[in-house]
Order: sequence, then C-alpha cells, then structure tokens
Amino acid sequence: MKVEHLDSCIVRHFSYYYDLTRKDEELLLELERSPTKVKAGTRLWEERDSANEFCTLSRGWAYSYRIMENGSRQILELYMPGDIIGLREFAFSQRLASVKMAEDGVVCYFPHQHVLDLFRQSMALTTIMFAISSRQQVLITERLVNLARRNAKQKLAHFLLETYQRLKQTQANGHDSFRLPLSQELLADLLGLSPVHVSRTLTALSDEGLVFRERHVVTIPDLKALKEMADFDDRYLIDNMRPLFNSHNS
Amino acid sequence: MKVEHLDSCIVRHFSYYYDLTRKDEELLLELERSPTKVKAGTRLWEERDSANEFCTLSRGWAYSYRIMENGSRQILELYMPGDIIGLREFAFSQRLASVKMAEDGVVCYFPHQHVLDLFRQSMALTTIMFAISSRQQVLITERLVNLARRNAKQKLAHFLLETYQRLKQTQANGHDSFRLPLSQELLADLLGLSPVHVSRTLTALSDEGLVFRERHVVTIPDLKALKEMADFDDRYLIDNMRPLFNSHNS
DNA sequence: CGTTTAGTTGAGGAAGGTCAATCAGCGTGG
DNA sequence: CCACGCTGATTGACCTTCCTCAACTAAACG
Repeated sequence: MKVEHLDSCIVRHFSYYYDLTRKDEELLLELERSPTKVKAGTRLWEERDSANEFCTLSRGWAYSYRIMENGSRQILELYMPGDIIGLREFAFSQRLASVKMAEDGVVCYFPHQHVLDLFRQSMALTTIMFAISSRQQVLITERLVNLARRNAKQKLAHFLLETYQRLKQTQANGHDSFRLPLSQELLADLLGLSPVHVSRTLTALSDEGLVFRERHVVTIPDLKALKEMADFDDRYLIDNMRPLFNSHNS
Repeated sequence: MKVEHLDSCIVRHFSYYYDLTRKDEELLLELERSPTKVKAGTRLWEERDSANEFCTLSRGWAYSYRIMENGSRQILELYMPGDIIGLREFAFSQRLASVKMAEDGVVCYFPHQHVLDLFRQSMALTTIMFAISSRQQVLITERLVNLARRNAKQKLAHFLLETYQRLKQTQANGHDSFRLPLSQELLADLLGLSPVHVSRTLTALSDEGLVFRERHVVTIPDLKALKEMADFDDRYLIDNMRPLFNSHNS
C-alpha cells in the first residue's frame, strides 16, 4: 500500500496525477531530504537573489510577491503544502519575486539540477512536472482574469472558492468551512484592492449571507450561490492527465 | 552551419535556449510537418473544445482569450511566430481558452503525444520545453502585475515595451519602431481597459512625446524615458539556461 | 462615392482608493 | 488582574480613475 510514502506531501501531490512506481517515489523523496522549520514571516528568498534551487513546501502556507516602485505589493502565488516553490524561475538565474511564509511551516530546498536528474531518470515524473508547471500557468491565468475583469465582490468570492477547492483536493475536509490564515491586508495585496475595500466587501458578502469569516476561519454556507455570483467555473482546477498516459504509455 | 533549419521558427526559438544537435532539430521539425494557412480572425479552437494537440505558429500573430459572463473579453496571451500555442492545456482534456489569429498566418498542429516523444528522446529538448513553459509563466505573471498595479498609461507603455523587446529577441530590427497589428479594441481587451480609454491614453502618451502610433506602426523615440515611466524592468524577458546546462551536462 | 469599420472627443457616473478616526482583540509587563 | 500598546479590522468623507453612452470624424473598401 506504500502508505509510508504518503507522509510526503510531494509524493501525495505527484500521485494525484499518476500512480508512481516505487522508483519514482524514491526519486521524489530525494527532494525532501533536508526539511527546515521556518517561522511565519520568514523570507525564503528575495527578488534578484541568485536562483539555483527550488523548494518544496511541507507544512504551512507561503506566498510569492513583488514590490512595486510606488511601494505597493502584489502577491503572485499562494503556496500550500505539497507545492513546489520557484518553478517559475527554472529558466532564470535571478529570482523574479520574493517568497515569504504566511505562517510557521517546513520547507526543503533542492538544487535545480535535481530536476534534470528527474528528467533523465523517469518519464512519468518528467511528464508530471510538466503538468504541474502547466497547471500553475492555468491558475495564474485565471487569477489574471479575476484581477482584470471582475469587481471587488467577485474577486474576493472567486479567490475564496479557488482556495476552498484547492484545499479540498489535497486535504480532505467535508465541511463548508476552511482555515484561511491570511490578513485582510494580504488579501488586498493578492486581489489588487485596498485593505479598506476588502473589509467593506467582506461585510457586504456577509450581509448577503454568502460568506462568513471569523478570525481565520471562512464559511461558505451556499456554495452554489457563491459560485454563481462570482462567475466561478472549476474546470480550470480539475486537470487530468490519465488520458494522455493511457493512450501512449504501457 | 545548419542554416536550412533556421527557416523553422520553432527551431530558431529553441536554439535561443541551447545549441541543438542534429537529432534534436530533426525531432523538432517533426512538429512542423503539416503547415496550414489561416486567415485573420480564424478561430483555431474554442473554450471547452477537447484538447489533445498543440500548435506551432510559423507566421502571423495569434491570441488566446476568454469571454466573461457579462460579454467582455480578456485576452490572455499574444503569440508570435516561433511560439507554441496551447502549452497551458497540457494537463487538461478541455480547452480553457479560445485562440484566434490576429492576422493572416501559418500554423502547424501536432498531438500532445509528440511532446512525450520529445521527453523520451531528448534531454535537451525536454529541458527547453520546461524552460519555455516556465518563461511563459513569467510573462503571464508580469502581465498580472501590470493589470493589477499600474494605471492606464503605465499598462499601455509596459505592454508596448514588452512587445518591442520580444520582437527584438526573435526578429532582429535595430529601429525604435515596430509593427503592431492590433486594433485599439484588442489592446483594450488585453489591458483590461475600455477602447475609449485606450484611445485617450494613447493620445496622452503621444502628447508627452513618449509613443507615436500611426496605422499599425509604433515608434518609441526615447526608450529609457518610457521604461522609467512604465516601471519596466526587462529582467523577466531575459532568461538564460546556459548556466544550468553547463554545470551539469557534458 | 456611399458604407462600413476604427478611432476620437465630450459629459456624466460608478467603483474603488486615500486619509483619518475609531474600535476590537490580544499579548506583555507591571 | 489590569493597564498599555500593538496589530488588524471597521467606518465615514472625499477624491481619482476609468467606464459608459453618445455623437462625431477619419480612414479603408468595395
């Protein structure tokens, strides 16, 4: 049952795409050899640092961001346990964004070259890596659409729905509520709004009975209603590579 | 000198990342075996179509887009000759966006499986594919920042600078002007603005002597001034994988 | 030489930003 | 156990940017 290996977030994440062989799992576990505890607010790296390693996130949330000339901050990606941080910079020698922990967590660094080893040694892992990369692109694209084309209420709702769904895909939680360890300021920087307006929007959503938030727990009583309101279509989160594998691999 | 192969946009594009072997080139040329002429406005595919092929763009510009519930359109990516269209959907069985030709052009379809063949047969091509994918992610991310954090004048300026730079990297053109075969409506859908405001912004930029546009030709008389104004930093366009290769491959 | 298509210009309006004051929770130290 | 101060959230007043609608002009095109 290879239960033991599912302790590893990254193995669990990769398994989501395709059944891994024993050897694949061993290769993956290589990436998580040096777990490091990091406290909330720790900066894993900074824009312009030299980039020659990735990082797997084993516990806690993290986010990448850019500081603009005028001092405002745009958050680019939210990372959750099982995600690989820094994939974007594979073809670059410099970091293009900074990364910070949103809460206490555990990360494992590994050099870019390890990915080349993966490419060399396993077709399945290569394909999954590529799938993960393209999935990430899809997530960013959806966020772009969200920022460009929706109003504040929809932006916020859409983000909450995306997060809820992402969590459901990895951590099984049947409820209509989830933990969201992010301040309103962070939400603002994520959605391109001002903190003030996030607050207003959140109370508006609450007044309409669509979203409730207390402390760091968010509840969505009527998923369907919220999805409708936010123009949320989860197809972009539901990727599936099996057809690709089945039609070609043994 | 393998000059003959540089006729192929895609070979030229890949060569930008790393020197290809003869065999690599042959493999790549496989992808361009069925060139098809397409007229401006042709839709290559539509959201929700089943996705099992990519497409290389040999001539002309194309763009992917999404239509929102309220009828507005967001353009996601601009493709230029040498680009691969549809990478995003590698891990998906459905198209997540539609793609249209911005002008007359030539494309070549090839099935997703061909990429798996590449993975199987060439480390270099695998790595380059991955680099291209991560570069595309970087481009989208920068566009996200552009949409979320800059005002109309900066958005437009930033987009023009990015396009200018992208063209310079593939087509050598020494001048301070380039061809931009896009209507203002298209620019609006690209930048999340209204066509009206694009027009105003363009005249504002012209009044300030920063950008001139007549017909489909754009001139940037003072690159440095415009970059400053737009908060444009070209690091995100200058990727370089050589260090990665050199430190590990033969 | 009309007719379509793309761009320009003006006036009014809405969404969201900014600034500032206030409040609530909470950890810290006395 | 309480006072203090910190951070994060809320609320109000006012302002800016960009949108919308609409009329108009300029090319492009048969």
